Amino acid sequence: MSQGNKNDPTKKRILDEAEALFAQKGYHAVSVREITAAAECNLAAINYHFGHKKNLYLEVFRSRWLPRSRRVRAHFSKSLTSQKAVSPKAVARALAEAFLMGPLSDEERQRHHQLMVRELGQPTEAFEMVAEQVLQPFFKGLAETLRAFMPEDMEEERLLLNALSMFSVILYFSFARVAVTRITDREYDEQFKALLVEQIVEFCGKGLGKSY
Amino acid sequence: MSQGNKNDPTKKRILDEAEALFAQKGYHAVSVREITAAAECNLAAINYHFGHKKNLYLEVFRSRWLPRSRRVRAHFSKSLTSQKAVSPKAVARALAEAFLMGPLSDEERQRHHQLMVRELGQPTEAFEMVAEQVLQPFFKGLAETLRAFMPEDMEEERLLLNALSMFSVILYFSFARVAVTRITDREYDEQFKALLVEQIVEFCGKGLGKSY
DNA sequence: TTGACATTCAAACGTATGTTTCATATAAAT
DNA sequence: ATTTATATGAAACATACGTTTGAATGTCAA
Repeated sequence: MSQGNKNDPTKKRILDEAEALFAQKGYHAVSVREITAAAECNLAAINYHFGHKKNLYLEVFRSRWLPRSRRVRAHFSKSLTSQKAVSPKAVARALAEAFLMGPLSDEERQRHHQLMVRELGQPTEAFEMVAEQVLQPFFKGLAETLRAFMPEDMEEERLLLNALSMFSVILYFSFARVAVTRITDREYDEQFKALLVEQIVEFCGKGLGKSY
Repeated sequence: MSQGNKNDPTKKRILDEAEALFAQKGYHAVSVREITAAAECNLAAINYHFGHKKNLYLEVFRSRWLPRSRRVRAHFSKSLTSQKAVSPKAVARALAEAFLMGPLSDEERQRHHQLMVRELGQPTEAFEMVAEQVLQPFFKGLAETLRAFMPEDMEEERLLLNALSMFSVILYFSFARVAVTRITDREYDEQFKALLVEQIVEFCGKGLGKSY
């Protein structure tokens, strides 16, 4: 798995492999033996370094997922502020690029979104962390950004729903690869991802814009 | 769980409870003992009626998920054909209503979409069935419907991507209840669901429309 | 009443699970 | 050199798992 970095300290290797496996197969489908085998360490190492399995899962979110989330958000903010005129399409593009191409490797991105969707579907303790430290502030901020070009009297609630709508499209195209591949008959190569970004910019750009 | 219909035959009770549990917690997080306890039957009943656990999961899709999917699609088709002028918003509304209010009970809908997202995230044998019998024909059909009001020269690929985009918003608002609730601070009552439909119609309607 | 069939049941099977134990190794501090 | 703290190792623990077994029920035609 990953790169078998036998140089890395055990604790790091465990986190790496645990994250990959949890994302890929879900918490219950992964055994601690599977993780320690992938991390090439002793069975007891997990309980030594993390106490128990559940806490390892939480630690994956604490020390891996959250920081990565911040990186993505930073990327998004930066490409937004580097523009003068803030338009619907500009926001959609910045968002789509941050989440679909952005600062993460393809593998990282897949893991990241899979872990997220798992928590969305059946929240565990980790969800509390994610919601509080990432989702809430991110969508509040995004809603504020949208206010710039949306009708002045639009309530915050509607702004939030627009932010969520835009996000949902991006998340779907990243998460539901298998289905998208199956339906469009296209692989997720760079060319197709660029096309996806264009699609998202078009669709969400118009979706956020005025109706005529 | 559900309604404890001790009158129903064992096989049906098992399917009912298995579907609810698989949707709620995922395949690996549910034990056959948990299912038989919920279905109030003997442990061996699952292996007697379905052979083994994996096949029960598949049977849930075969005999429950697929038919329900057809019901939703029928509802959508019907409310589409009952209109004269096919507009972006009309399609978005028919779709949003079919998936968010439509012919399913709230409980059914939640199960339905959770099972679906699970298969999207990590396809099992069931995905083959779902893709072939539902996803492919549905999105092909939806793309054809869109053609009516989209630029004539638009390739099928782009039509499909638009169909997928629209669908992703709907799926998200149905699937990610916890997050939506958390972020908007609103419960999923009838009023809020109506608001969601309006949001989707607005957003996707414009997203599908011409850009000016 | 008999026999054949379908279904349910309690009990057990073998294996996999998360976790613990305790002995050993490594290396820095005294 | 001895102690101390940190980390790894092999083995075992108790429990939970999916599945199988074979006896006990019920059902209904012959």
